[in-house]
Amino acid sequence: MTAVTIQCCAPIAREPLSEGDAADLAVMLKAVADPVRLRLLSMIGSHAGGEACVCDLTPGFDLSAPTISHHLKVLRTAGLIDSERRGTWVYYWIVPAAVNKLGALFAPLAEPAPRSVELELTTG
Amino acid sequence: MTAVTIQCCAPIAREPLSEGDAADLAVMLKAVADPVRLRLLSMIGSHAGGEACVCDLTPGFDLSAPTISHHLKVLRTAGLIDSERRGTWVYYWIVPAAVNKLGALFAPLAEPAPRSVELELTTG
DNA sequence: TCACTACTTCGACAAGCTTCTAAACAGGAG
DNA sequence: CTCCTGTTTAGAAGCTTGTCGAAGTAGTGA
Repeated sequence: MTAVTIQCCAPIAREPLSEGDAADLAVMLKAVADPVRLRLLSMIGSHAGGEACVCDLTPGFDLSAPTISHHLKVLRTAGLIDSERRGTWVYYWIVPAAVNKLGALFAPLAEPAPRSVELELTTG
Repeated sequence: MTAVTIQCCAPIAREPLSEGDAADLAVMLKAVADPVRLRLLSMIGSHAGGEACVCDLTPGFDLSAPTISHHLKVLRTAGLIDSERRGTWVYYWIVPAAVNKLGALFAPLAEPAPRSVELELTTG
């Protein structure tokens, strides 16, 4: 599991997404499209050392341990985080490439004039 | 409609998201976490002139017109697109600020993983 | 070996989402 | 005005998701 294609697509407004790419990206986006998982991801990413054990995360929520575990699994299946057991505890950390892929998808668009034909985008 | 708080949060791995911010962002992310809506968004954004009418979008899908309309409404409610009727047709265009907000959330992370984990996902 | 702690899997249920058909609404043409 | 086309709304069927309690697995230590 956790099969992730790291390089994928042009920014969303550059060219139409193929059906396959869209399905692929939707899996990853579904994973982050949840308040709990979004917070989990940011808690893991901003935790000292770049990783956090489940025991660090659980207290931040009014949810049962199985539910937290479920959300972590969703994030891991989507390839956004990875984990390892070290002794008693299981540690999670962000997979930067996966997050970067989402960032690239929503690459900056020209701010003004949505309707006056100003679609000039920078490449990077 | 389309009330969107444009400025919101630090990149996901910078600091823990507040409950409120996470809920806010999840709404927007849910909107794009669907293959159809993702393709709609990219078709609109990449269409000549930066806007597209429903009649441009519908032929690209094996879905009924009401279904397309529903998805467009979800995107519009989330503030990602806006629309205007011009005569017979309704035109849609992307709201750059909203897309940029998502891009900022997934701002580039340092590539090297905290634990020497590259993009090797060995589960199990 | 046994007990204890940390975490995950299982099974179930309520809530939500995607999709459809049918019907309503808005504009343009005859 | 009446009909036709383009688009949205309404209501319902079927699948997916978020959540829980109970049970299972993994590691630590007496």
